[in-house]
Amino acid sequence: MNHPADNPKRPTLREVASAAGVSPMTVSYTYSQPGRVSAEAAAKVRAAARELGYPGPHPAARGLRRGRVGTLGVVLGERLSYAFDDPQAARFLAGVSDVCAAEGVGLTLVPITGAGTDAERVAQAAVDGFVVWTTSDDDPVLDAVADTGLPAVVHAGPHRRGMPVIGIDDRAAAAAIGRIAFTEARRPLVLGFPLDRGRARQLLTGDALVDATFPVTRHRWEGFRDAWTDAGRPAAQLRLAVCPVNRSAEGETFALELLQGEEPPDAIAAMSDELALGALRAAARVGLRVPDDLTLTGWDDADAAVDADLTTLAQSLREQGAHCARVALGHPTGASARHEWHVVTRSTTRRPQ
Amino acid sequence: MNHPADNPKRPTLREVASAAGVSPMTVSYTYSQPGRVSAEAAAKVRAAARELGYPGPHPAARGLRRGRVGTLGVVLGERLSYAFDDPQAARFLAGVSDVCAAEGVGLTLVPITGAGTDAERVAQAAVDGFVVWTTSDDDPVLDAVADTGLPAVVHAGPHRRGMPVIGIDDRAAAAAIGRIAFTEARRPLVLGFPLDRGRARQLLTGDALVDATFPVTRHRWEGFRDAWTDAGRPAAQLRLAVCPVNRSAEGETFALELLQGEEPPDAIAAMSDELALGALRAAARVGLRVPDDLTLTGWDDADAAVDADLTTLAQSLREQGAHCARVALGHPTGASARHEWHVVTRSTTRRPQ
DNA sequence: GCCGCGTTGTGTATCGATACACAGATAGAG
DNA sequence: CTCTATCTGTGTATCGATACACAACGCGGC
Repeated sequence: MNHPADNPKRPTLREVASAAGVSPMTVSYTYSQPGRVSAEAAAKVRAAARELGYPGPHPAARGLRRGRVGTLGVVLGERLSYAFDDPQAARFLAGVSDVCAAEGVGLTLVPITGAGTDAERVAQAAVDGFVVWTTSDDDPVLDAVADTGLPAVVHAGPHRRGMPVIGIDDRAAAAAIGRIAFTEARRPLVLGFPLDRGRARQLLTGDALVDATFPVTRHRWEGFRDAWTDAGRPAAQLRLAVCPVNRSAEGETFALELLQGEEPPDAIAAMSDELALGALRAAARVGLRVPDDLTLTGWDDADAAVDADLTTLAQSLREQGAHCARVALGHPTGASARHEWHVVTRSTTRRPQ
Repeated sequence: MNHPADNPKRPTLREVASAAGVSPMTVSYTYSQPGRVSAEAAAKVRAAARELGYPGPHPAARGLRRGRVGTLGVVLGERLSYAFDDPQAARFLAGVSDVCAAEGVGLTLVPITGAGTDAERVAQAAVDGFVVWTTSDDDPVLDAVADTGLPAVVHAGPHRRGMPVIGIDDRAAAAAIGRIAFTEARRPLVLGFPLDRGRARQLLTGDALVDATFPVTRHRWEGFRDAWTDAGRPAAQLRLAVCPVNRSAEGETFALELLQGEEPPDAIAAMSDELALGALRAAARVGLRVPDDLTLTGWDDADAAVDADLTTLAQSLREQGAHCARVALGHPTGASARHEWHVVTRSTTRRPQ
């Protein structure tokens, strides 16, 4: 009459109950509240379950009745494999997964593709809460998440009603490291993330209207520009090289092109360590000395930044991920939504005079 | 009377139906088979849904009734954040997620911690199939996966009834690259993965009984040993340095220790590019020339191996991940279970005479 | 001997949705 | 004008489990 795709038919709790000679509730309690049943009843149930090959309560049925499924949803606002391609996302997700493991909940990556069906996929995800990795202001997935009514957190932005934002003050941080990166600079460059979902590769100048819908890109750019203009320099001198994806090869290519161009930058502030390390390789290829000919800063203080002795902005994406997970799981947390950051000065920038 | 933790109460399909003045089935069809309802009925339903803030069918309820939830489970047999810490696992998972995105299914990482509750967590995961990342022969979660009766695939091993194994022929591959790595070697070393779940750091010699429960470690070790003994050399000369985790820092530390020790190796075959690159750094610190003083091989042909011009064994973990995902999702697939591999000879080994 | 309490087993009523079969309406065919 | 085929809406019967309330039982206290 109907045929849910369970082949061969999986035994049910009720069948275990009658095989064990107890009521269904006794079986249920054996799995969910072992203290609630006597030792001998539990033994009978376990034996019958083993006999029938009963793997335990059906997750979907349990989830329906209990109202939670024991899984945290993560939305990346990007194609799914982004999670494993972008080192920043990976660090963040490591923090999310730390908490999930500790709480014993699964971590579901929602399959975003950029197609129109993404909202449906969010709505159909069987999860207890959502963590949204920083995305664009106009990402329709954000509304889909909000519509579920589940607890949800956004990392770094954008803001939405009912969804706390967890991250650092990107603008202030960018201004702080920008001041160091651009000391004595004459042709400063920001090596940055995409402006919007279009992810176009482009080169902009500071006086152009930079209309980034990715809040992280926008805030960091504004901070870098603050650093430059607060020093009394004209905004038009500052350029922004937009890399479509956050990979060192991307940074290397773009940096190389500019370093070999008409007005080679003498200071590069990157929005990630990956882009900065790419620029570092480009500098080496061109034969530039760092920091003498070119100063360079990264962002995140990843392991690779330590190895390369890169001046960078230290933040812990892992901690932010953990924090997001705790909040999305409804965990009471006293910690503030604004995380710490600080500038780590190493050998790719000059000592202040 | 009962209170599933849905606060505030989420509207149900039935409520939408009565608000729209249609039957529940019409609403259901509107979401699951839009072609099944007339345009005007669909419009009424959509309007009522928007009015009430109905986010679409409840995933757990739908999953229960339909018999599938639209999610693929991934078991790592390791603490959860391993997925984002180990580059090999990340490459594999990128392939898994490629397929999940294309199929529109979610990707759930099952929270394994090593504690005794792991089997329960597998049983309680609301998924339609499992992909198991290579683990130890005695890993109890393998049985838990098998018990669910869901389609399941194991990457690289171990074998279990009903669960196909997808990967390469590790022993043959190791023998092939081992022959290159150990050409003219006198003190060969294998820089390898843990033997078992204990993940002890240790140094073994080839004549000792190496009792590895991780099949990948075992097979590759056997292959490297084949390469050495087939050349007529005594097994006792070959050593195995076991690194607890697959990180370059780990390989660097262990390699440095040995290179500065009594019998410094003059050929190192590593089980991953990460470990090999660590050893490369160690060699540089000791002042050894590669390949003149030390030959070195990696495994995977990751981006970093290309950059470092490292001789390595090329395989595509990403493709293997994709293949695993397709099979676990019940997709018919003609591809064989044995994937391709080949040796890529670069500058860290000597040209054959 | 009665009462209150803790332990343990069970019946009932859902959780929210969908597969299926059936019925009325509409339309085209002969 | 009748008959069959297509389109569209609805009622029924589950999917598999759990929250809750209640009942049976044993036991110590007075």
